[in-house]
Amino acid sequence: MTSTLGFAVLSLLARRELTGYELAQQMKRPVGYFWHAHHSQIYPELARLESAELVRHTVIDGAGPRDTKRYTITAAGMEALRAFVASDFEPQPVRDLETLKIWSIWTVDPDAAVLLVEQLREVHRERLETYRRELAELTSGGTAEDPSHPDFGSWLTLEGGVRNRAAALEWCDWMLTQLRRPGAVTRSRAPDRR
Amino acid sequence: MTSTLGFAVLSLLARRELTGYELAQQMKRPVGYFWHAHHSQIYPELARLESAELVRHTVIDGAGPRDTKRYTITAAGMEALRAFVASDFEPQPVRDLETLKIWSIWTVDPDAAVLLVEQLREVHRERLETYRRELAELTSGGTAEDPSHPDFGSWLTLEGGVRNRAAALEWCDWMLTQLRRPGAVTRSRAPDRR
DNA sequence: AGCTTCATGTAACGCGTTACATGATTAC
DNA sequence: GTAATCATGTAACGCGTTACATGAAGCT
Repeated sequence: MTSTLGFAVLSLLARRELTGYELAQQMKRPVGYFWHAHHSQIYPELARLESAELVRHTVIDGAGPRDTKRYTITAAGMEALRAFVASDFEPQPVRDLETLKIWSIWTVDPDAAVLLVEQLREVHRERLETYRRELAELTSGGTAEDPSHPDFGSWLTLEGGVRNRAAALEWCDWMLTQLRRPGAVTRSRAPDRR
Repeated sequence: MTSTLGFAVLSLLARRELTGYELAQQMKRPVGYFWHAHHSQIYPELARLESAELVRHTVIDGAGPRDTKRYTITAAGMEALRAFVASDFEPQPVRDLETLKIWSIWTVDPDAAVLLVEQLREVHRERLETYRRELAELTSGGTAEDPSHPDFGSWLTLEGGVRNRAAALEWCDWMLTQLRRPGAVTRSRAPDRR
């Protein structure tokens, strides 16, 4: 009944109360690493969740031309989130542009291919660094190892992110060795060895 | 101008001619590992690509009530695909339900948490096996190491898939040790030690 | 006789993106 | 003064999902 966006919102509100604006900001960092949404989606979604009594709001002081609303998750909302987390995995449809590009890398010349992989490598490298920084910050708190603390979820997620990006980096390096392998540059199409 | 779906279709047609029906089938395996689309999207997309002269069709014999059409990529289509592959990476919006669930794992009891991770582990394990099988099949051909051959793209992609899933499997095992760690089961909420 | 595969298309609906709209306060 | 931040909302549009539609050939 509740949409996936609804669960993303509940996941955030389960950790602490937030305004719609703050929710939209959180969708950039750190939640943005695995979930993204615009404010134009969030405000109507909050209204839907409220009519289903999964969240509740109180009006607080704020700078905007309209009332600033602070949202809290209800007991029913917490229960809905728990049920969602415990529910069976249904494979999600994937649409991965990066892999699509690599899959079609044979269509471009070797220089462009190297550039492509180097760009990809840089994206993964930067993200790996970010995750490592956040992980160090998180584990210094001491709350991460308590399985009933929100930080436990952040810990597992960040650790997964680090492992994932480290593997991706190694993959990029491996691809670069394949692209630079002697003989790889000389292509069947380019008869420049005569 | 061309949509991401359009490039996914071109990626397939660059490898060989296909009917719309075959394209929809390919979106399950192997392309379905990183791209997914329904036939109801594909048929209109083919029409759009054709009006942009990136693909072309000829009518062939077929079993359906309408004409069966075999689509071929044009030179312009190949050029558009090449330009797309060589274009800069723009970070795609992510929506990862699996990570969202792990991020909220602290909301459920330890048994449910272990079950969740075990399910996730199984998904990754199965996918890893599939990738390994396909990789073995592919590398036995001898064409995979030629950077201008379509199999080169498949090779890099599958290798990435294997590395990615192997890392994910290890991550799941690590999470299970964290969840089964002595002290992890005894939670602050459950005062059963008195 | 009924299910699956081949083979293409349209239609309704929902989710996601981009743009429009408002207006106060703080920083440069 | 002008831009950014805070703070909420609506509207138009496009992409993706689900369902409807048609009909032959082959399998159980």
